[in-house]
Amino acid sequence: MQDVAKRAGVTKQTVSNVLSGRVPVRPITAARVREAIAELGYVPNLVARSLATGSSRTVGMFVPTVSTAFYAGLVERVEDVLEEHGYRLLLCTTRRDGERARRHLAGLTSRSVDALLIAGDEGLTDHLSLLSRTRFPVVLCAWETRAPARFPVVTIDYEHGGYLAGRHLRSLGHEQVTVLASPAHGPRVSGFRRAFAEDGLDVPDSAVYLAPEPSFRGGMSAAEEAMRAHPSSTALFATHDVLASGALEAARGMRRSVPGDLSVVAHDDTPDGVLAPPALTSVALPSREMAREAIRLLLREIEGAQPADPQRRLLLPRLIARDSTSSLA
Amino acid sequence: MQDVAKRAGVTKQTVSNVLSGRVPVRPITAARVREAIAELGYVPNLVARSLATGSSRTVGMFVPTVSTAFYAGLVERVEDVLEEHGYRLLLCTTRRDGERARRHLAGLTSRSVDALLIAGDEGLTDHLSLLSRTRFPVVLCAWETRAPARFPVVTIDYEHGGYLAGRHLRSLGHEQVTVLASPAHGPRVSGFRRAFAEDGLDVPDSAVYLAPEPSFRGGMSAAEEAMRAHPSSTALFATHDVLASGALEAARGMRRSVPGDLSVVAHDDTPDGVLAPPALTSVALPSREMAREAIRLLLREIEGAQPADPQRRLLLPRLIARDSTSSLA
DNA sequence: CTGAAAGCGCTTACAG
DNA sequence: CTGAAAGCGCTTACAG
Repeated sequence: MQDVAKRAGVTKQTVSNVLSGRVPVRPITAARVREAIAELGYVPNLVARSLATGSSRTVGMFVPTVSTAFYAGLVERVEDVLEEHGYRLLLCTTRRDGERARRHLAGLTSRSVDALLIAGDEGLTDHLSLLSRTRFPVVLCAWETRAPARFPVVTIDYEHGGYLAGRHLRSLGHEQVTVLASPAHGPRVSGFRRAFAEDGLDVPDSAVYLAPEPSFRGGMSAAEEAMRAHPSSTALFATHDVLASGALEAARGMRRSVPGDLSVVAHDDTPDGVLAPPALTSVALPSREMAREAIRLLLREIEGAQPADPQRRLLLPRLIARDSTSSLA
Repeated sequence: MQDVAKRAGVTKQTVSNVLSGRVPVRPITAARVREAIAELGYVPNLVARSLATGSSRTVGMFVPTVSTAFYAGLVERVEDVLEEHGYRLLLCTTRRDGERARRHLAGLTSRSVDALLIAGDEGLTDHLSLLSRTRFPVVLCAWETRAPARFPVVTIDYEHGGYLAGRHLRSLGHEQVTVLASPAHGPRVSGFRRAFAEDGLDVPDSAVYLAPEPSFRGGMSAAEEAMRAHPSSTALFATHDVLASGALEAARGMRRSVPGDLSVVAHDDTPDGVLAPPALTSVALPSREMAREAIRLLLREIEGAQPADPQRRLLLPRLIARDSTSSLA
C-alpha cells in the first residue's frame, strides 16, 4: 500500500480512501492511484483490514453434515446469500458429534468470524452452552426440537408440515395409516396426528414405526414391518424422503403398487424424492427463505450491533402433490 | 492481553510466551498467567495473530457443489484432515459456473487463506489463469481432465477405474456391452475400452451413450435408449453411480432383471449406489487418501515455504463387486 | 479534498 | 527466564 501511494505520489491514507470510497478523492488523483494499483498488482491485505475494522466479513456455519440433500442445499443457499452481501463462509460439519462441535466452537471463540449460523439441532443437545460467553451474534436455523431461548431462531414449522401431510391423506379419504419416523421428527408426527384428530380419527402409537436413522435401508425395513403388521392400512407417511424411498422399495418387494394399493407421502422434498417413479408427494421446506431470513438477522446484528431479540420465526412448508398418492377407491 | 498481563503481574510478551509455548516460562509465572486468563475469560484475537505471523491457519476449498455424494464426502474428509492440523475450512462452491469461480477467486487474493485446494475440474476450464499471480500455494485434486502443469495435482487414475470396470465384465465373460457416460468422463470410457481391447474386442462409439448431466433421470433415459438399440448386449458400464441407478430403474421398466439379464457396473461407489437392490458393483475412489495427500502437500508448502514441484500423483481406485453383475450364462 | 499520527492486538528479535 | 521496542498493513479521527 505504501508502494502504491509512493508511485501515485500520494500518501497511503489516500489510497485507502480510494479503495473504500468513504472519503471523496479528486477523480484525477483517484485515477492515478488506480493506475498504480494495477501496475503493481496490489491486493489489499484483508487480515490487516479486519484487525483495523474489527470485522472479518466471514460468517461461520455449523451443520450436522453436508452428505444429505437437505443440508447440502441449505449450505449452498446460505453461501449464495452471504455472497450477495460480500461475506465468506467458514464451514464446520459436526457429524452429529457433540465433542466435535465443542472443539469447533472453541476454535471460533476468536475474532475470526463476525457471526455464527447454527443449522440443525442434531447432536448439539448439550454443547450449546459453550456459546454463553461468545462475543458474536448467533442465530439458529432448521431447528426442530426445543429451541434454546437465548438465541434468535429461524426455522420451519415442522408440526405444520406433518399436518399438511395428514390433511392431504385425509382429503383423499384415507383412514387407516402408518407412519415411518426418525426419532428427531416428533413434531412432524404430532402435526400428522392432529390432522387426523380433526376428523375424530386416531393414529395409535402402534402405527408409528421408528427408523433409527434416516436411511434408505432403514425406511425399507421399517416399511416392511409396518405393512406386515397393518395390512389394511392404505397410506403411509414417512417423515423424510429417504425413508419414503425405502418404503417405495419395500412396497415393490411386497407387490403393493403405489399409489394404487398404497399412498405414500414424504417430507423434505429433496431431489432424492424424485428419483425412481412414482415421484413422491412430499412436504417442501422453504430452505432458501430460511437461509435468507437467518442471514438477514445475522447481518443486522453484525452491522447494527443491536442485539436481536431472541425470537422464533416460523416459515411455512407446503405440500407438493405428485404421483405417490391417490384417493381411496 | 494487556489486562491479563497486568493481573498476572507480567508483561504481555510473557503472556504471549505462555500461550505459544515457544519461549519457556517459569512454571509459577505460567500458572499465574493461566489463572488470569481463566478469570478474565480471555481469548486471543486470531486476526491480530494472523497479521503478526502472516498465517491465518485457514485453507480455502473450491468444489463444484456439495449436493453430490462424492463431493460432499470429499469436503468432509478434507475438513477432517485440516482439523487434525489445526486449520479451518473456507468453503466456496462454484456450481460449475466459471463466473462464480472467478468472483470467489478474486475474493481470496488476499491473505485470508494460507492455501487453496481446488477439487474437481468441472466448470473451471478458463478461470484457472486467474491463479497465475496468486501468493499462496494451490493444489488441485479430483482432476479428471488435462491438469494445468503449473500446479501440483493429487488425483485418481480415472482411466484405471474404467479399466477395472472393463476387466471385471470381461472376466465374467461379457462381450457385447454399452456405456453410459457423462461428457467429463472421457478417461473412464477410454480405460473401459482398453480392457476390452486387450482381448481384441471393440467397444464402438455407437455403444457409448452420453448423459448430459449425471442425474438419475438422465441415466434412466440414456439406458432405455441403449437397451433398445442394443438388445443383445449383456452388460452396461455407467461412469457414475447415479447414472447406474437410473439404468437399474430403466432395466426394471423394460423387464430385464439385473444381474440375470443385464450386468451393471458403476463408478464412484457413493452411498447412492447401495440404495435399492441390487447393490451396485462399483469402482471405489480413495477420497480419504486423496484428501490426506492433497492437504499434506498444501501444508508442506505453507510451512516449508518450499515450492512443491508441480507433480501429478495418481491414486488407484479399486473395484467392489456386489450384486449387480454376474457371469454370462 | 489531502497529509501526519495513533491504534487495532498480537509476535518476533533483542537486550538484560 | 523476563522486560522494552518495533512492526505486521490497514483504518479512523483530526488537523490543514
